[in-house]
Amino acid sequence: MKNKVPEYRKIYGYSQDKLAEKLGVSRQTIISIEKGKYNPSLPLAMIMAKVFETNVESIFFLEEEDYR
Amino acid sequence: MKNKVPEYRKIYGYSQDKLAEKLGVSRQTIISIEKGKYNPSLPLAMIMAKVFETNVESIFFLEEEDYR
DNA sequence: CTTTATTGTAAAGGAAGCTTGACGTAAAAT
DNA sequence: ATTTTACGTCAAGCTTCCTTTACAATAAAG
Repeated sequence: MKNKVPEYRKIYGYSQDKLAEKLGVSRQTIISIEKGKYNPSLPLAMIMAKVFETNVESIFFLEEEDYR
Repeated sequence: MKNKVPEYRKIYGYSQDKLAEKLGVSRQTIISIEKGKYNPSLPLAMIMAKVFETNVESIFFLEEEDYR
């Protein structure tokens, strides 16, 4: 699954640290999500969408590998 | 987190079993999500939205408890 | 040059998502 | 009356998400 978290984060001028704080998660979580190490939980993805004033599908993108 | 999975599922005339098959997960997973036992993963939520021809935010709804 | 800010890696452990299998109940179909 | 369909519970076990802690690299700022 690809994502545009870094792009949205930069638009809002947030560091990974600040975004983590805003979302109530650790900085590691942000790094891992941005790097594609794993996907955020659904609530975290939805809170992100809210913070970035958009919807989940504008930030996260399904790929082949996501279908089983 | 609340959801309208049962509503969408019935609109499409799917049993839990058939929906599970369409999504590539077990029936238990559908039951647990519908009953609010736990949240789907982000990719599963997005695949659901696709199957139901809508977006994630129309099926799943953040609540107070989702913010930490 | 030293400090500070930002991004990154690694690893261990806890919490949440998902699977499989077995079993129970109720309603509809034959 | 028996079978089938649909929904549900419980439990064990694996995988994925997320946390914390510690350490490293780079670049910009003082």
